[in-house]
Amino acid sequence: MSYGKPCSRACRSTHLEKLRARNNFHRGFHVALENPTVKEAAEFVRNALSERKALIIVGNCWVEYQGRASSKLESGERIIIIKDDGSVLVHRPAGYEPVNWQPPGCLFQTRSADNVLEVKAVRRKPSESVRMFFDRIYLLSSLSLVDRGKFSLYASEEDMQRAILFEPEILEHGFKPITYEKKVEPGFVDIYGIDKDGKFVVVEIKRKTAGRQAALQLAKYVDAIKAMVNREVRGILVAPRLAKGTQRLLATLKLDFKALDPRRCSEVLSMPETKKLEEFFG
Amino acid sequence: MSYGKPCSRACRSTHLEKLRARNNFHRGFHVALENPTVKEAAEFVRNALSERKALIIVGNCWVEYQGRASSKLESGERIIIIKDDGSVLVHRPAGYEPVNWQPPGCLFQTRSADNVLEVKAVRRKPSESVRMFFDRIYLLSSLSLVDRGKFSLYASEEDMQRAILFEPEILEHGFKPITYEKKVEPGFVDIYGIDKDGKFVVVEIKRKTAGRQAALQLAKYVDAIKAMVNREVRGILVAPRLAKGTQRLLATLKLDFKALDPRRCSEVLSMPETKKLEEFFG
DNA sequence: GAGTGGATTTCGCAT
DNA sequence: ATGCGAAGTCCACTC
Repeated sequence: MSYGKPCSRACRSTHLEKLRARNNFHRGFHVALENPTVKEAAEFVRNALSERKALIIVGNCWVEYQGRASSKLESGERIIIIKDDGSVLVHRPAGYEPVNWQPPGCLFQTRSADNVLEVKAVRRKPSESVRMFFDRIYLLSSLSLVDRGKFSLYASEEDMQRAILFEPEILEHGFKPITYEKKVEPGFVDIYGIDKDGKFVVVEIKRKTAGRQAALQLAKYVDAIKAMVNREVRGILVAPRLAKGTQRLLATLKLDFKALDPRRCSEVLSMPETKKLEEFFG
Repeated sequence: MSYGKPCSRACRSTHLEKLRARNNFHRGFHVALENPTVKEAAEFVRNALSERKALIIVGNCWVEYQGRASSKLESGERIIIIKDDGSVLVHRPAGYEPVNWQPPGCLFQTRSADNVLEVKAVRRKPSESVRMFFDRIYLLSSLSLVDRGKFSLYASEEDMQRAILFEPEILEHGFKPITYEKKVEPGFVDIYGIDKDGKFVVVEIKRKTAGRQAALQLAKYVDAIKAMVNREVRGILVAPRLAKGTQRLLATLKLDFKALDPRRCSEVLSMPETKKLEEFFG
């Protein structure tokens, strides 16, 4: 699978042909190459990029970035992914985040000289470039990935909002929503409604532990609405739970709290009647 | 390179031995496998995880996440990276961000049944898990990456601050810094000093285009200092450039602007005398 | 261990 | 295009 020695330019395409023929790849056109020479790698990368394929490069490299900031990454072994949408990821062997990257939409340029392969990814707006220099390559893979699978994230803040709009009882008995995403002075009120006693209610939703900031935000909204309607206005903070110390702050600000598990909201939204909501509020 | 048929448990380790022997991997222990069966993949992944190696899996999979939120990703071809620090990335063929992931520190569990390989990554605090199910695997790679390369990011906001403290002339002729990160009412003043005429100066630094918010923030600081010292106070906004419309706002607020390229700051900080600054201000 | 702020944040949505 | 808010944000630093 790995080439022992570099070959002349004439035989390279033949090599690739053989390579492809030898491998019974499933449906796509997935090709891999281990321990290529720099020249072989250059050819491989150039082909992959021109054919708009996804590319995995594992090797020893150094990286320079110039753009919104500038950075320099010294020599080391990393995993690089170049996707066919023109995004780039440089991953060190540790950490969730890429050390260098480029968002989708890059144009690529490759060069090789003195046994070093350079891959340059450039984008405009903002103008920035990542240059990767390889002197050893362990693994190359060119991939045509097909992915039409749907991705669903449950119980986001938006889902919690919709759950309350659809089933206001989960917030509080007798609550009736009026509007949502209502624009007021400081921003957007998540839900605005009336409680069982006819008092105005402002609802602020957090999908995770709510803290100081959420409480203060809600207080601002309550004040803004209060100034508009010139009546008493209640504020209810909705979240799975409160951060330490937030309860006392809520008391000081005279705001209420309603614990609500995001999963409960997912359940509500999974009910078939949910579609009615879409008709109403969509 | 790829196995034609699954083999009995007895011969598996032998297969891996051969595989390793056949490949003259550079320094590390990089191993790759193309189009393995699910059983072969299970063995390979189990080994890689138990040996604390980094792992690349390219294949058709579906993914479930349960934790702070919950998500479901339907079947499709993706690139998965599992690093030896216990972080996980699931990358679709497009987009900069992983569709699913797990930060460092996960524990792993693998199972295979009915020609499906399951890899489960669990972490505590917060308690969450990602489960990946593979029914076709195109590429597997087990890697021992060595990366001691230093990463340097130039011209962060802090660097710009230090550059001005070290070489105040780059801000303005005759400027003398007094303190930095000075605590005042609304937050922290980046730099506080005196200009060539003896007037007090508040400096607000932005490492990128400064806009409305930066100007207003600076104005707050100026007012706060003014109230304290009961004297005239100048405000200077330092940034590579201004957002559209910010110049007029600055004029209205009677604030000054100084364009300063982050790269220029990097240059100043790269001077050997910079270390003196660390002694003074560190 | 929890809280706070920054990021080459990215991403999405509304203006 | 631009600007603002949210994110399973992550991460580093402080208390």
